[in-house]
Formats: sequence, C-alpha cells, structure tokens
Amino acid sequence: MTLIPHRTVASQLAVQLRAELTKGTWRGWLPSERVLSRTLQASRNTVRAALEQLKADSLIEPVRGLGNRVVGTAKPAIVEHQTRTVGVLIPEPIGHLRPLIALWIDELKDLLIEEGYRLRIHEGRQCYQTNPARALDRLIGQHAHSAWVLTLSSEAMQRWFARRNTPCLVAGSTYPDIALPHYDLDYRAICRHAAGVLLRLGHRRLALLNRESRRAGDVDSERGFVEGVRRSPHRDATAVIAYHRDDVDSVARALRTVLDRKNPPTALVVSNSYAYLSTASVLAQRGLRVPQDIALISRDDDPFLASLVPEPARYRVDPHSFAKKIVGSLLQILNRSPSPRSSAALLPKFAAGGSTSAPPTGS
Amino acid sequence: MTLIPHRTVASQLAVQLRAELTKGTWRGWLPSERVLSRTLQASRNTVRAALEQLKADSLIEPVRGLGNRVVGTAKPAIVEHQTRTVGVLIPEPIGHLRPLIALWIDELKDLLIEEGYRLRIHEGRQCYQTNPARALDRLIGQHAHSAWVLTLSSEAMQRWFARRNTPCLVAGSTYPDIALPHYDLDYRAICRHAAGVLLRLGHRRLALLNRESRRAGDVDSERGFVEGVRRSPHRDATAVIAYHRDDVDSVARALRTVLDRKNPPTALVVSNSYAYLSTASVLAQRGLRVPQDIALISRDDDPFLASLVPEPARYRVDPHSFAKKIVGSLLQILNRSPSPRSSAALLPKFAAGGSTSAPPTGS
DNA sequence: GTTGGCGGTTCAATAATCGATCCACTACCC
DNA sequence: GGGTAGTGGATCGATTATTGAACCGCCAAC
Repeated sequence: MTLIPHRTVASQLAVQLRAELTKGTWRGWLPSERVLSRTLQASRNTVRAALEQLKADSLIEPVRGLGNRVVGTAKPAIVEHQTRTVGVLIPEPIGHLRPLIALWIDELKDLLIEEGYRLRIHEGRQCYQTNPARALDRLIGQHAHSAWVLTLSSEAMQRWFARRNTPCLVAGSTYPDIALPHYDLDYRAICRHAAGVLLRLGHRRLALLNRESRRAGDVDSERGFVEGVRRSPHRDATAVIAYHRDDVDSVARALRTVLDRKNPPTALVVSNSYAYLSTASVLAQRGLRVPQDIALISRDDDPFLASLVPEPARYRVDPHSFAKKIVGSLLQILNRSPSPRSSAALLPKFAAGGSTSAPPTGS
Repeated sequence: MTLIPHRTVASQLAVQLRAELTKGTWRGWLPSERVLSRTLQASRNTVRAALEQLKADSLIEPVRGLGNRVVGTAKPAIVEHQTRTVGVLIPEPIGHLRPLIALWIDELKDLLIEEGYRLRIHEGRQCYQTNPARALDRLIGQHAHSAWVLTLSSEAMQRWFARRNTPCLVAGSTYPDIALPHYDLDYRAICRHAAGVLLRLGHRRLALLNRESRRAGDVDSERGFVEGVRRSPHRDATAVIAYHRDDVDSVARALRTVLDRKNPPTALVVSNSYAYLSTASVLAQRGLRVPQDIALISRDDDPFLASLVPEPARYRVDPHSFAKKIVGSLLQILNRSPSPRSSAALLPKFAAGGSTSAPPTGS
C-alpha cells in the first residue's frame, strides 16, 4: 500500500489530513498551505509533501492562484457540532494589534479553554475590505467553528454576518441598524466627556484625530465629540476633525494639516494609542510642548502609555474584565440562551494625566 | 490531538515501547538494542534515544554487558496523566510586561497546548525579591507543574532552581556560574554592535541607560557595550553608564544626570523599550531633538516603537520564532531527552531607524 | 582465556525538514 | 486597467534527525 515511509512528518500529516477530510471538516476548499503550515506546526514544504499524497489519492485538486479544492466524496454529513472551537477574526497579525487588544484576546483564550472551547485566531485582511463576502464565505466554510468573534469589524462584515445566521459576537460597536450581539466601550460617552474636560480647562479650539475608514466605534466617537462641544455652554468653542489611516505618515500628515490651520487647536483628542505616540513625537519635532503648548487626551488605553512623560490623560480599561464580559456574551450565544440581546457598553474610567492643562495664555 | 510529543521517530518509538511494556510483552529483560533496531526498523541510535526516555521514566534500567532490565511496571498512565502543565513565572501582571514578552508567552501557550500541555501563568512578585526562597518554596509546592519557565529572573531565583532539581528553563540569560538550561538574545553582541554603529557614525561620547538591579542580560549588555567602545580604534571614545529602575521618574532622573554632565553624550543606547518612550519624551521636554541633537538606539524591540517619529533604531525580534525555540528546549526538558545542553543565544537583526545620525558638529 | 553478546560512545554520510525567496496566477479594490 | 494581496509551484541553503558503522569496556559462558 504505502510505499512512502510511514514515520516521516509528511506522512503523519497526510494521515491526519485524510482523517479531517473524511470527517468533512472542510467543504469546498482546504485552508491555504500557509495557514495549514501554521496550524499543523510544520513547514510549508512538509505540508505540501503531505498534500502531494492526498493529490495522488485524488482527494484534492490544487488550482493555481486559488487553493486546494476538495474533490472526493462530498459527504453530506450533518454538521459536526462537536468541534467546540471559537474563531476570532482580526485584521492584522496579533503582534501588530494594540497590546490591550492582544491582552483581552489572550484572556478570552484562557477563559474559553476553561469552558472546553479552543480559540482559533484568524488573521484575514481580505475580510476587512469593502466587499468581504467571498473571503468570508470561504473562511467560514473552511472552519466549522461554533461561533465567531469579530474584532475591529467593518460595516460590510457585520452586515454579512447579520444576513447569515452564523453565531457571532461583535467585540466592538455595531452600526446603527445591525442587530448583532456586541460588546464595546461607550465611545460616544467617552468622547463627549473628553470634550467636556478640555472645555472646562479653558480650551475653545478642540480637534479630534480619527480613523479615516471609520468603524462604528469611530463614528460614535466623532458624534460624542461633536455633541460635547455643541452642547457646551461655550458658544465660541469649535471642533475640528482630521482623519488618518493606520500608518505613521498618515497620522503625521493629518496632524500637520490641523496644526497649520489659521487658528490651530490648543487641545487634541487622539482616538488611538499608536496614533498618540506618533502625535506626541511629531509635536516634539515641531518644538511644541505637551501640555504647555497643546493639550492631549488619548481615547484608547494601552499599557505603554504609562511610560510617556507627561503621562497621557486617557480612559483606562481592564482587559480582564473586558474579556470576561465577552466570554459571558459568547457563552450565551454558544448555549443558544433564550436572550439573544446580549449587547452592552462599558464606560471606562478617566485617568487625568499630565498631558492636559489650561491653554497657553493669549491663544 | 497530537499524541506524539515531538514528532521525531525516537519519540514515536518511545510511545510504542511504553505501550508494549504496560502490555507486559517483555518480562525481565528487553530484547537487545540490536534486535529492537531490526524489529522496529530503526537504527540503533534512534532506538537508544527512545530507550533513554523510558529510562528517564524509570521503566527500564540498562545494565552494562547484560541488557535493559524491565524494572517498574508502575503504570506509566499515572506518569503521563500527571498534571501536564507548565508554569511560567513573571514578575508583574502580564498586562504590565512589555508587549513582546506577552506575545511570545502567548505563542508558547498555543504551542504547548498543541503538545498536550497547559501553560499556567504565575505572577509572583515575591519571587523576584532578594530572598525568594520562601515564596518559591510555597509556589512550587502548591503547583505541581511538569516544568517551570523563568522570565526576567533574578540571580537568587536562578540559584534556587539550580540547587533544587525542579525542571526549569530560563527564558533569558543565566548568571555566569549557574548551569540551567536557558535561551535568550545575545545582549552582549547586541550592545557591542550598537556601540560600533554609533562610533562609525562619528559619535565619541556614548552612554547606556541600564537597569539598576541588573539581570544577567543587563550585565551582558553593559559588558558588550563597554567592550564595543574599548576595543574600537577610536581612543577618544568614552562610555558612560547610568542606572535606573523600572518607573518613569527613575528613568527621567538617570537621563538628566547623564545630560547634565560637563560633556554630555551625543548618543544613547536605551536597554528597554518602555525606557525608550520615557527617554524620548523627556528629551522632547528639554527641547532636544532626535537625532539632530542626540542619537538613540533601543536595545529591545516592541511593536509600538514603530509608531514613533523618527522610528527608533533597534534590534528586532520575532516573538514566534523565539517561542518556538523556547518550546523546543522545554520539550527536551519535559521528555528528559538525552541532550541536556539546551542553551543558546539568538542574535536579532539590527533595524536602522531614523533615530540615529552623525553627531551635531562642534560637539 | 577466549569468545561472543551486551550496552556506551563517537563519527561521518544521508535524508528529512525548515525557513526563506522567488515565480506565475487569480481575484478584487481603486 | 493598474495595483495589491492572496494563492499554489518551485527552488535554495541551513539545520536537524536519522542512519550505519565503527570502536570501547563489560559480562557471562564455554
């Protein structure tokens, strides 16, 4: 039968993959070779050697540029729900996400293991583009998780999941008319509060640095910020909003356009802690001091902010409690509890730092 | 999932032999190694590696000139079924550790789960104090892990573990006369290289910001840095070293003492990415620009450094490959593999950033 | 004593595996 | 239509596991 040596890693993988195939784990397409090599803990070369054996058995058919198609026995097996895994969707490698996000995902992993679930992390850039249907179809088809957790999700993604009945939880805010269970910080309240803090200190020209392709949380932030300024008793207060993408240059550019205005703002709210770093260092390059020349507030928290001088005023979040809330909502979904309305918002505590003070006199 | 610890042939054979032993196939003596090698279709060396594992579990006892005696039919199921957990010791809540450390611990957790182990994180501040014996006694007594991973470990901790025979792996450097398996970056080479880079750029007055209560890696760093300056062809080059603790104020103080010297350095090597943040922001407060007025190099890497302007020159590490190395050494310890020499050092790649340039003229 | 079988050790050659980097192709976004 | 990002296909050198074959000292039996 097998002329191939039985003890090589490649052959072991082939056996394993054959089992998964007959079990019907993957329908349509196999995960990409690069993903398999990660999940199976083997190099792509070895995975390819294993796939070669499956190909010889006509179980799969590789298609250039597309993937490995499952060709054999399409078992109409009823869904195996015993998988007991949960998928979490992230847009970037976890190392590039903000540490706080990595932390609560980590906690989530631990908590789910206690509950008997494994958390699988899927880095799917394609799923975050304007039309993610195909990528999502493929991803969800390839991985039969009991539920999905969406982080940093786009509107299109949320709509896709809302249409299908795939069990999912949005770790973040949902867009207005999308009825998905979700859990997030209350960014609207946060930014309204931030505007209030700055106005009370005497600032009148405020600015918000926000993400360009805006997620629901960013939209909420902007609304809250504008509300905070509009509804203040100070009729002369103005709010400017500048948009940036996720790269450093883009943040620097957005910041410069704001600073180069005729009447530059004396206080900034930055919606992202990485952007806060970029902002602070660009200000330093321009010779502007925080908070004497300009006040800063960070909407997001992250541990590294504590190492800055002066320490940024920000809204602090405990990743542990956040993860616990998430896992609570998730278990409701997994157990199909009667109440599908597991949505809530958390209002974190404001930590005043040295990065805010009264505006410079004469401004 | 994967029942085989380390997909090597030797480990597969060990599993097979263990099964035969519990089945009672052989009473008294095992077949000779040469016979086994023939029947199992593996070389004698490989068979011997498998037998080594059985010996470590006290299932067999080799006798020179006679053979391998079956010694204890004590159900290995119990041995195998023992907790199967690994403890990792950290000094602070994981959220306060640097993101890169959290990342590789996270990867380590995943890799170990794949191998059938659970990783338990123990935050033991007491274990990092000058006399950790009591705290360690208690901790190790309370948790019967198969092995321990020590991060950011102190000399006293290492000595304690070296005295006891608790299986442990130092994720970091060991102190000179301590013989524990360890894995770390080669800080000595890193700092020697950093000094060389700055000297080549034309700097002559260099400084290193280092931790006050120095871990082995910090000691190595200092040695490498001094070496790099001493052994340079530039006789007029000088190296200053300033010490700080982990808090922001302490870093700021150390930095100020260096800057207030009669001939302040024109280039700084900072040994910690949090300290880099503090340093950069204190320099900004004093109106010093990077790199025009002072050049900076970060010894440690962390993802958030990429958001700074200018981007810090630093030594980049991939948390995934670091975790893989750690788990490799760890499995050697866990399986009691024949090679106890699992010590190595990794030399990360230098990423030149915008934070270095030639010194200001006339300095 | 001599002999032959045993485990213990070393060694170089071979094979498997890894990691990294190309390529050509497809699909999709802009 | 061009750019980008993902796919399988292919190749490279470096590393590692495995092999096969020596040699050693030890043991018991002839």
